[in-house]
Amino acid sequence: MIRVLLADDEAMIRSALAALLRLEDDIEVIAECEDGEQAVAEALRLQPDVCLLDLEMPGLDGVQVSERLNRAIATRCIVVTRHARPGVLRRALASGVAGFLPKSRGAHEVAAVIRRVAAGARYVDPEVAADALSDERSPLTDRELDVLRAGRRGETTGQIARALSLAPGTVRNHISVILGKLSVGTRQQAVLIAEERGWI
Amino acid sequence: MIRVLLADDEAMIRSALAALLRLEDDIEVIAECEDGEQAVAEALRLQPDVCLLDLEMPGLDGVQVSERLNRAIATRCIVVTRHARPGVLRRALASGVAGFLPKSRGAHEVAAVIRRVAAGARYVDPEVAADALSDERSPLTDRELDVLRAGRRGETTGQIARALSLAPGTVRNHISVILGKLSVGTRQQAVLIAEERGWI
DNA sequence: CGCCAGGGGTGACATCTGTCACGCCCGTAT
DNA sequence: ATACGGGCGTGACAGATGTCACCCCTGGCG
Repeated sequence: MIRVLLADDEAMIRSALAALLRLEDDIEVIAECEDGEQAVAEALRLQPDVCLLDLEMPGLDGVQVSERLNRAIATRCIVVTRHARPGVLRRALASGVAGFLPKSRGAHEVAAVIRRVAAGARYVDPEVAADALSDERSPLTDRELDVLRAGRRGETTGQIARALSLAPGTVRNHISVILGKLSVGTRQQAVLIAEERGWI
Repeated sequence: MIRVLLADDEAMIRSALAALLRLEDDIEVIAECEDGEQAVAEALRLQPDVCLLDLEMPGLDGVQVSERLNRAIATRCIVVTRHARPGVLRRALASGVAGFLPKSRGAHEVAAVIRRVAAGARYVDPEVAADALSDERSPLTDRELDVLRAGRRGETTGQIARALSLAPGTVRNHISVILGKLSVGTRQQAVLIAEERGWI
C-alpha cells in the first residue's frame, strides 16, 4: 500500500485527485493539505511514502516543501504545476524532487507516476524534459534575479534597495543591465519575461 | 440523464472531473474541451443540457462562451473559476450564466450544482455572493480602466497613449487619478490591485 | 602574479513619471 | 439654462528612473 500525502491550494482539484486515487487499490491518501506549511507539518507527522505537491501554493511552494522534507524524512516528492517551464524544472530537480508532472497531463497518469516514484524511480515529464534540454538558461546573474524578484510587484527603486540592503544607485545599475540583457524598456516587462521563462 | 459538456484548459482537472462525474449515474459527460472555441463548437453540435466552463481559458473565456451559447441554443452554463471575485461574478451573471462556482469548493459539490442547474435553478456560491453584496465596485471610470488595461504589461506612457489614441499627458493624468483612488504609488501596483479585484 | 567577471558603490545627466492647476467640450440631471 | 461630472488636453515642475563612466573589492584562473 502506497501512503500518499496530497497538497494543493485549490480544493476542487485536490479533492478530485484524492477521490480518484482512492479508487486505486494500492494507493492510500492519508492527508490532504491546502498550503505548504500544513504539508510539511503533516508529512513530518505521518511519514508518507509519496508527497504529491502543487507548485503554486501560498506560503511555501511545492519545491520549498520538498526541500524541507528531504532534509528531514525519507519521503519522495512529486511536484505538479500548471506552468511547466524549464527553469522551474531545474529548480525542482536541484532541490531533490523525485517526480515532475505538468497539469497539462491527464489525471489518470498521476497514479502511474506515484507508483513509479514509490518504486524508487525518478519521473520527469518527457515533454518538459525535452524543453529543458534545449536549454534557455537565464542570462541574468543571481544578484540581478534578486533585484528582479524584489521588484516584481511594482516596488520603487528605494523599496527594492531597502529590501536588499543596497544603495539605490546599485539597484538602478542592476536594473539597467537587466533591461539591456532582455532588451526591454521597463522593469515590469523584464519581470513579465522572467516570470514567463521561470527564472523567478 | 443530464448531458454535460466540460471545458477547462488544464487537462489534469478536466479529466479528473470527467472521471468523477462519470461515476454519477444520472450524469453523462458528452464532451471534454480544452479551450473556448472548441467548447462553443462542440456545444452547438451536441446541444448539451449543461456546460461546465472554466473561466480562465485561452481564446474565449468561460463567460464569453456562455454569452455565445445563450444566444444560440438552450443550454445552461456553469462557470468555474479559481479567482472568484465579485467583479467576475457580476460579469458572469450579466452574461446569463446559470451557475457560478469557485475552485475552492470541493469536487463533490460539482455534481450537486449540475443537478440543480439542470433542474432550472440558478446557483451562485454563497460565499462569493456575500462578497458581491458587500459591493466593492470599482471606483475607477471606464476610461481609467482602459488606461490600466492598456498598461498592464509595463507599457510606457507613450505606448499606452498610442494604443488609445490619446495624448501622453492625458494618460499621465488618468494614471495619476487612478493612483490616488487606489492609494498606491506606481502603475504596476495599481494593475495588480485591479487584477486581484477582477476589475480588468 | 596579473587578469577579469561579478558584486557593490558614486556622481552626473537625460528622460520618464506623477502631480497640479488650468481650460475645453460634451451629455445629462436639475 | 445651468451646473456638474467625465473625457481630453496643455504646461510646468519635482522626483523617480534609466544610462553611463568610473571607482573599489573579491575570488577564481591561466
